[in-house]
Amino acid sequence: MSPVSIVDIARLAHVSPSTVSRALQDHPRISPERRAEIQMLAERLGYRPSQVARGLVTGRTRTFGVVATDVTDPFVAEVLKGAEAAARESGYGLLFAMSNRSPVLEIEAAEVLLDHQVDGLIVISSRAPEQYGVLARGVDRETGVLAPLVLVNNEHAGANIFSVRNDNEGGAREAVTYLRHLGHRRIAFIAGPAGGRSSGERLAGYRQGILANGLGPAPELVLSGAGLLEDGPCALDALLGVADPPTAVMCYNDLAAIGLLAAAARAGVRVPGALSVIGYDNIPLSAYTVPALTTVEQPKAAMGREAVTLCLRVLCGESAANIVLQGQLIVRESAGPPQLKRS
Amino acid sequence: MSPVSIVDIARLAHVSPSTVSRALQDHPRISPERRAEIQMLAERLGYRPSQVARGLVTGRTRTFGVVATDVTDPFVAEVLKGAEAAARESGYGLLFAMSNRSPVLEIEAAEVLLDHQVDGLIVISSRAPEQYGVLARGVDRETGVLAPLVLVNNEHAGANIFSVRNDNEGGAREAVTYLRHLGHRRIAFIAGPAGGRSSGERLAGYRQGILANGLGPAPELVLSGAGLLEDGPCALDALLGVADPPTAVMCYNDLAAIGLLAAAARAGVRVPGALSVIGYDNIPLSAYTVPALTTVEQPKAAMGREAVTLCLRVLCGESAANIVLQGQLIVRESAGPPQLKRS
DNA sequence: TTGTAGGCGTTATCAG
DNA sequence: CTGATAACGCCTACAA
Repeated sequence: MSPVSIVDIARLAHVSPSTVSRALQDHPRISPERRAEIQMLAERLGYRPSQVARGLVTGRTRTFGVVATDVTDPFVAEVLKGAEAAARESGYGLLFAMSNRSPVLEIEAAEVLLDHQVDGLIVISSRAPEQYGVLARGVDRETGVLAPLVLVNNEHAGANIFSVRNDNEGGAREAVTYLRHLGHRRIAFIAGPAGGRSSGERLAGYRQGILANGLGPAPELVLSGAGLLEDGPCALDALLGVADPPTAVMCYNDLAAIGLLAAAARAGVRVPGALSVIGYDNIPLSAYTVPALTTVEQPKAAMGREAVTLCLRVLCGESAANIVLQGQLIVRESAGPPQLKRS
Repeated sequence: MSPVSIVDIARLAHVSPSTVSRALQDHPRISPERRAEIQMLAERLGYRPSQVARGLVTGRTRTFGVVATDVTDPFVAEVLKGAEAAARESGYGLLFAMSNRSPVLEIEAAEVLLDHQVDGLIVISSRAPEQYGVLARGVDRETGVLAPLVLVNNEHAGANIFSVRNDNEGGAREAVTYLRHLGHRRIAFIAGPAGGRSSGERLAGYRQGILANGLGPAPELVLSGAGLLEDGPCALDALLGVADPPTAVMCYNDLAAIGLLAAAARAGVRVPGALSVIGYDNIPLSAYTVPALTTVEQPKAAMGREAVTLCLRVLCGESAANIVLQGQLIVRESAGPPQLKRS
């Protein structure tokens, strides 16, 4: 009934616990017959090694911590999915915590995960990257290697701190350029959460795109937002209130874009006829809106995978470097040529 | 540099490690001054107890395992969010794994989590509930209490197995009744994943609703699906292909309904004019579709919270019982009276 | 009130 | 190749 341990097996096999331990981990110095015998016995008894006990002695828990702003955000969910898959393929588990977009909760969550001695920490869309420098913990006794920290969608210089990012500036620039080629001259931008780094980068990309395409900067066309569905209605009001209103909007992410689509439909603003809309992320839902959303793809699952791969590399003592993945414009239906105003 | 342990503190405070241990956990039998002194010292040194070491001796890791089909499903994400919040409030962490809807992977994932000695296991939308009977592991040495298993959105009889469910039959019945009152007589149903229990229950509720409202069963109106966005286009084709086509459809979940909405828009089928659509779950996005989706609310976050609360109760030796939460019809725009056919 | 000793399940370092 | 033995960091009788 009670879980079978290595000593139970040892007793039954008439060997010492250490022999069992070796047999189970395919240690070289053990006779093949013994090994086979013990492995078979272990299987028969349904033996499962205690990760906790193992973790105590080895200093590795075969576990990565993941802290994210909110799983409910499809972008986050996709990254998490990729990370989970990669982790499991390598025999790792994922200890998960949420910050609800609060920097304080984020750090708290990270501390808790570190208390559980995760072998690495992955933070998706960190709101407090600067704080991690001090927080470096979890030294491996033997190698002296810290638990690596991987920032997804953010960046911070520091020992043992890595990042997996998307080329936000490039993506945003490409979107603006696309709109310009479609014929738009008044292009608005709905910004993302104030604290986030990707917000700043996408805004920068938008601005670069505006300038590069020979358009004058128009501060009144940059609206604040939070990267949520709820941004939509509010943003639409603001957009329509501007003198010489925009004919196109690029949104911080798909969620805001979808919110905007809904608000536009409600207000009788035709998309893309009267207003072109572009999102960012290419979440699965963006292909199922009406009209289907034109957006900038971000390789979400790949970012999750890369994050755990980075952790793994660091733990193996291999070289590791920050990763920047490219986005790609996905043309669908929500952006089109600006329509001539009927006088 | 290396993490400070209880003996480091003991040395500095000129006391024994056990005294430190007691001071840190507010043990009654210790002098207040010592306790204060030690706690202060611990704080100053930045001491953090090793959950791993503690777990090894106490048999409790302050961790619950969660295995879900796919975080990318908004329903799952919401449940997970509720669970995470409740867990953290109680000082627990969540070890997370995904099954990708595969029964085999689900059980594997559960085993892995159990290897990490989670104090309880929460399975969201299990596809293999029968398998858990055998799998009962993780006996607490002192109390002899097994790690409880909580099935969210499923059910299975067994010692230490509990469930948190939604009244799927009731919810589906209510939706059908609503459609009937709107005037519909030909009401279709797009089913969910074949293996899932909620699929069966919602289908049953649909059938009950059909009968209770004086409509004859029409097997040709029950379509298969998987609870995904991709169900939409396919289902629409099937729907339109039926002789005497339905004027309303109830979908297994919001995802399928949203897919259907998109397909309908593409095909020029007006909703709700030509076809009324009702979903299930009330995911955040359902309020932002065009038209906004009428759906059956499921208290997702509450289900997650209840799941960890159940685990906690069992661990405390308190009484625990299965939980059934009620749904509620959320009337929005995607369902309306059937429109008269223009000859 | 405090210290001592034993142990949780494994791995790792020694001798044999 | 195998078997004692000592950790890993913490908790908890039991003894003082």
